[in-house]
Amino acid sequence: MTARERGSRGAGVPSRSATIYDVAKAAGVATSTVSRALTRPGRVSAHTAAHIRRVAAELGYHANPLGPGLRTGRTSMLALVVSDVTNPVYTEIIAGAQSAATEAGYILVLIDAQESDRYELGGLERALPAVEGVILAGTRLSDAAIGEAAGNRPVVVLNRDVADVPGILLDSEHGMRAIVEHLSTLGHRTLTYIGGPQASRVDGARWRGLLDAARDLGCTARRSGPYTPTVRGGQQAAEALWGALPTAVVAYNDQLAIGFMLALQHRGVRVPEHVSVVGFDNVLPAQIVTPALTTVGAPLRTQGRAAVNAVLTAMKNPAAVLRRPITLPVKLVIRDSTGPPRPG
Amino acid sequence: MTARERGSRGAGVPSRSATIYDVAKAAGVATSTVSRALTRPGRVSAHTAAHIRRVAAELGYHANPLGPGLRTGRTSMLALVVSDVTNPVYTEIIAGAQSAATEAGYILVLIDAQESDRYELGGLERALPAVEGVILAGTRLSDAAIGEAAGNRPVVVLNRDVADVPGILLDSEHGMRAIVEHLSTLGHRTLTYIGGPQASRVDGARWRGLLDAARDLGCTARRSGPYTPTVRGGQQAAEALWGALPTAVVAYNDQLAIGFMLALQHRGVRVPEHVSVVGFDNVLPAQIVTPALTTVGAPLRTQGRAAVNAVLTAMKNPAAVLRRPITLPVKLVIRDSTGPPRPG
DNA sequence: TTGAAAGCGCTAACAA
DNA sequence: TTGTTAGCGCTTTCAA
Repeated sequence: MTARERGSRGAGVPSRSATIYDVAKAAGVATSTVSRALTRPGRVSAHTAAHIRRVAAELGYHANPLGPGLRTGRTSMLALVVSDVTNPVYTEIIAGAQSAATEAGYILVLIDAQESDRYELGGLERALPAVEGVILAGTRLSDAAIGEAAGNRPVVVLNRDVADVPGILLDSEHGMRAIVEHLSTLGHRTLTYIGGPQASRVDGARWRGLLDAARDLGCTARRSGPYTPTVRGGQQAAEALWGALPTAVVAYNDQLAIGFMLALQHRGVRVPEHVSVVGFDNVLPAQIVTPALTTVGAPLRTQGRAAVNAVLTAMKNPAAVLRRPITLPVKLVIRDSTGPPRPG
Repeated sequence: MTARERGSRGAGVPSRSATIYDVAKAAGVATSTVSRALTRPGRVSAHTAAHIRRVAAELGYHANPLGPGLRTGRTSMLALVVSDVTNPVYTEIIAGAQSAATEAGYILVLIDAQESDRYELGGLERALPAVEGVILAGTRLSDAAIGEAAGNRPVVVLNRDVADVPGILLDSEHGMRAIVEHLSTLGHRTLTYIGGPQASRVDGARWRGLLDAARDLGCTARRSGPYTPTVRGGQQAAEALWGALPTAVVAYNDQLAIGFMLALQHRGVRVPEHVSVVGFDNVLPAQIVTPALTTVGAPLRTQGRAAVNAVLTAMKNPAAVLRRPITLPVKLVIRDSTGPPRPG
């Protein structure tokens, strides 16, 4: 039995949606005509096209993206790799990517690395043949591995600068500079950085930005860490620094800052009277913690959208892949966790 | 040129991963033998199988899930529908579902409804032909629409009871009862419920649970709302109730409770001294807000995992689809936002 | 403007 | 144990 002839399915096979054959049969035309009517309306007579559309709607027909996918590589699917779905930063990026993908008629395949290289690589390898492009938002992959994937499919990487792979960065440098200026204006002279994950490029960029700005403004910067970038990690940082608390602390991200602040308060240290604390990212918890956290706001949704648009562009025109990474601006959000250092 | 003959691809076509033909050619066997060696090792001589595996590894071959998908409906993909990726509740469910799916060799397609029926239905329709099963975690679809989808593919729905569709519920009823018992023991006699989204079944279940428990324990329950289940919505609730604040408030979820609490504190009302506040879900922000929020902890990751396992089961054996929904237990987490009412 | 037919990567049925 | 072949849903030639 060929597909063209089949009326219904065999026993064990789950019932399927209407196929293009069903529509063609019901409309009394060839499948190619249905295909044309639905994808290139100009190439079919207005009358036939209207008829086919009506029949298709009646049957609840939706083109199976896997069909053309096999033939042309067009599956209408994009892979989005994050290192932890639970992290509000990725959550915002996912939201932005989702809406851009939906608008462009694409479906998002989510790969959560669960902070494990093995999971990340495994997931990516399995998804790769099925997707038209890949967005690496938060990856632990080596530059070599990324380059390899990029040879296979259009790839866009977030917050990391890999040779020949289009990147979308946040202006961590300016963010850090704004933080240092703010703290320096308040009167702080020594800053301690609470570092994020060891292997993270973002952490490197932020620390370097802090260091440079501190130098330019005549401040001293110290570094503590690495810590896992969670509330728990921030609490550990507080324990580590307990002996000699600085007057101002800048954390790799909001979660670390919040954990640090909470641990301090738990021990009777007041923020910002005794210690000023600054985060990075401006996720929701930064607004609801007491005192509200001074932090750097990143256009995370925009970044997600930009990533999707960049892969889509690269897919359409592989030659026009952007060589220079796009850098998105960030903005200091001053709240209540920073203030002048205690005199004396 | 057939696939069997091709050496390299045409110009415009993006380079692809190695296909089964490449492996077969390189190994000097038929494609079916490659397929067998990789999927049913028992059916191929040990020697040939080892050879094929070696060649496949060399070429970096990974089976394209779309191929068999076309033929057998096996695409190794599951669809996960959420109403808002940004909501920490869904974030946890996604994380649980992701890990279970990965373990089972499945890839997750994420559909973010962005709180819009149109987006949800559109996304689902486009994804449906490509996936083997569907998990509806947070849906605005009508029972009829869900039933229709379920006729097409195995579907599991979370936190909602749809006839003939396997469901995974949280024990909202017991959660609410635990809350009312807690508040009643503290001495509260009148409780105000801050309601979530109008159409939400979960909201209905929680309100009913509260009502029943209140009746049993001799308390009076009032309802305010609906509100959008966000921090902002909680602030609006505080404005609405400002004239006549109750001694105890139970919110549909943590976000509402937090917004409510923040707005109260902003106006000089103290929690829990003046008003006790209780949330639901126990998401991260509930721990970091001051005072830390008393709430009901739900096994969200477990729920995500259970959902994946349920679709997988339904896929394997369509006849054994569970008719009775699974109900997962919840647990009251007492923190600092609840206390005895002010005497007088 | 429409139809016929080939073929995308893969597996299952059948043959050897 | 292995090879041959048909066909999944769809689009894209090529022909009419």
